[in-house]
Parts: sequence; C-alpha cells; structure tokens
Amino acid sequence: MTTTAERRERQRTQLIDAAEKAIAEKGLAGLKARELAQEIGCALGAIYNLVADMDELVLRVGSRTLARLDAALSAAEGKDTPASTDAAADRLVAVALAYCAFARDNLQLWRVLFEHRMAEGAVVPDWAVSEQMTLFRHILEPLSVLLPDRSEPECMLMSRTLFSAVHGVVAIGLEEKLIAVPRQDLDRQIEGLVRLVCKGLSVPD
Amino acid sequence: MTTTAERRERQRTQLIDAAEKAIAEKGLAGLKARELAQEIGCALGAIYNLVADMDELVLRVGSRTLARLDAALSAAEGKDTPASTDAAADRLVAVALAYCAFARDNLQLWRVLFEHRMAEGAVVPDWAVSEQMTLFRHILEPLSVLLPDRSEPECMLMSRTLFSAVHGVVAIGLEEKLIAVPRQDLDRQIEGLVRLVCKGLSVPD
DNA sequence: GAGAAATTTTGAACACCGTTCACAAAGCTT
DNA sequence: AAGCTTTGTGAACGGTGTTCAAAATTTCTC
Repeated sequence: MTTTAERRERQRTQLIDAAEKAIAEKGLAGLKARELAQEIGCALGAIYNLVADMDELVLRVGSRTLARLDAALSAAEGKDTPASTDAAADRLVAVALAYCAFARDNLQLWRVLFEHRMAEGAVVPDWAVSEQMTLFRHILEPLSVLLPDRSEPECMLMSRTLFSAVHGVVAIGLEEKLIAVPRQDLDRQIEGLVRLVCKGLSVPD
Repeated sequence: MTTTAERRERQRTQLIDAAEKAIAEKGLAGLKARELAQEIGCALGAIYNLVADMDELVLRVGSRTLARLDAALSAAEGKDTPASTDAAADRLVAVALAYCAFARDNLQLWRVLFEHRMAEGAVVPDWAVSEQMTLFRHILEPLSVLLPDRSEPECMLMSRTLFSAVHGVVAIGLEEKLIAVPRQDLDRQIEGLVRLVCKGLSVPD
C-alpha cells in the first residue's frame, strides 16, 4: 500500500526531474510551470503542493547539479593526497580542467548555479550554502600543500580567489561574446593560469 | 521649429535615461515598460516607436555603462606608456582595481553587461561588440610590455584570460554568496592575483 | 488657409507568466 | 455508510512585454 506521503515524494522527484530536463534543454527561461504540470501529469496548482514556489524548484535542481559537479571533481583528482608541490599543482590543474569540462557538458544547468538570484529579500537556505562550501575542499587541500606556512583562513581566502578566477575564465569563455577566450584555447589558458598562480605562490618574493 | 525627428531623438534619450535610472535603482528585473512610459510621459505603445523592444533598450543602457567604464579605466592608468616591467605590472594592478571599484559603484548597471542574454537567436549588434573590444587596450598595452617576445595574438589571448580571471573574482566577490571572497578582502586579493600573474609571466620557466 | 493625405500617438486587448483559492474529489475515521 | 479531513483541480488574478485599429496630429497640396 502506497501512502500519500510516499506518492507525493515520488511526484516531487518527477517534478525535479522534469525541471532539470527543461533547464538542460531550454535554459532557466525555458522553465514553465504549466509545461511541468503537463509533463508530470498533474494540475497546475498541484505543483505548489510539492514545492513552495519556482525558486525552490530551481534551488533543488541546483543541488543536484552541485552534487554531480562534486563527483566530477572528485573523479578528476587522484586518490592519494599530494605530498610534493608539483603534485599539488597538477591536482589543482586537474580540478580546474574538470570544472571547465563539467561546465561545458552541463552548460545550462551549471549556469543556473550562478545566474539565479533569489526573489527580493528571500534568503538562501542553509543546506544550499553548505553544499557550496564542501566543494572547496577540492581546492583547499592541494593549496594547503602549496602554502605550508600560511594560516588556514588565509588558505581559504586564496582558495576563493583562485576558484573565482578560474570560474571567470570558464564563464566568459563559454559565453559566445567576442571578449571571450576562444573555446578551442580555453583548456590551455586555464591550465596556464593555474600553473602561473602555482609558480607564483611557490617562488619567494 | 522642432522637427518630428528631433523630438523623437530627445524622447529616446529620455527613455534611456529613465531605463538607466530604473536599472541602477532596482536592477534589470525592475525595468518595466509601463513605468518607463509614465516616467517619460508617453503612452505605453509609444516606447516601441523609440526602440524595437526592451532588449535594444537594455543594450543602449549597456553602451553607456561601457563608455563610463572605459573612462574610469582610462583615468586609473597613468598618462605615459609604461617602459619597465614594474611600471607595466603597476598599471595592470591599477586597471584591475579600477575595474573592481567601478563594478562596486555601479553594481546593477555593471551586472547588466554580463547577465543580459539576447532573446533566442537574436544577434548582438556590431557596435556593441566593437565597444567591448576597445576596452581591452587597457590590458593589452601594459601586457605587451610584460611579454615582449610573444606575438600579438598571443598577447590578446592572455589579455582575455587575465580580464576574465579578474572579472570572475570581482563578479563572485560582489555577490553575497558565501563562496565569495569577502568584500573587505576583495581589493587585496585582486592586487595579489594580478601581481602573481605578472611575476609568473616575467620569470622564466 | 482649407482640405486631404500621411504620419504618429494612443491605450485597450492579446498572449503569456507565476501564483492563489473556492470548490470538487478522494481518503480516512468512526 | 456517514462525516470529517486532506488533497487535487483549473478558472481567475495580477503581472509582464508586445501589438494594432483607431484617434489625434502633423505634413502636404492646391
């Protein structure tokens, strides 16, 4: 016997599935409540029994994307923790390139992680925040090897900066604006940037 | 005697003024056709005699923002072209910091430059593209001093990468997401990043 | 200048959006 | 089976950008 709660949970999953598919195919602007209702076979208003509003739905899709991104980055780095600075640099490069590859392969879903701003005044839920933070271990760990004599907060700060820098190159590179790094040069430029930073960090002033 | 064309041109300017003000105060989502019509004292439909659609209006506002950004960057760099690599690095730092300051002081208008994507299939007009390209001279010029033995296309590529990297740090830093570099550390991190890259570029492998 | 023709301005109407809510249907308890 | 509670429904609401027949205005012609 399927309880009401179980069925609802299943339907909620269907809804997120449909939303994920819609965003992947048509972008965030292509996410329509009426289409979703038709897709999962329920009334328009029923959607609001499954999620509070469209914002929550987008957030849930983002959560999935973040989980897949985490998996992709984990797969990219070698199993063992890097001991030498060279290995740490290699690992940072691998993570950056994996980030770029993921963004390319999941363009629309990845964009949503950043282009979606909450409705006026609404606060991002805690679970969404902590999900984002866990991703930083992929950078923080190798970076700590490169910066053995800096404090943990300082390493964290540098992690954020490095992430933001690589993210910027990827984000603008995957737009088709003319100011962008051409797609064919993207991987090379990203690797170059990360190696440049690693070299700069390990060379004394 | 004011001809029809003159009056129309004046009204178009009023419209862009109103749109600029609305975006600066309330963001891109706060740009409403009906409010603009009321603001400039014309009928709703009259807007479409002045611009083709809202996309064009946003583009025109962006054009103004780009012009002010160009002026801000020009003001930030010293008058004379840098001869030494040190001076070139200082200039790149100054430009990056000026970029950050401009973004901070013109947050909503600056965001529009990047977050606005054209409606399906519509192509960005040529004038908008060339405007963007001219901004690169602020980076390309000092960078050429730092990279005397690289080809011009290679310098251009490096310019795009460096711009994208700094842009990423600024863009994420000015969001209030927790993954961001804290605002108080932003300037320091940007300077650090640019100096790191400059150092890496001038040191032989 | 008067009248006709062309042009411009108007705002109601249209298509579409997310969201709500009175009501109908279904499920559950007694 | 009856009554009560929970859930599903889709028309309706307020909002958006855009259109277009008609009204107002300007321009042209004689």
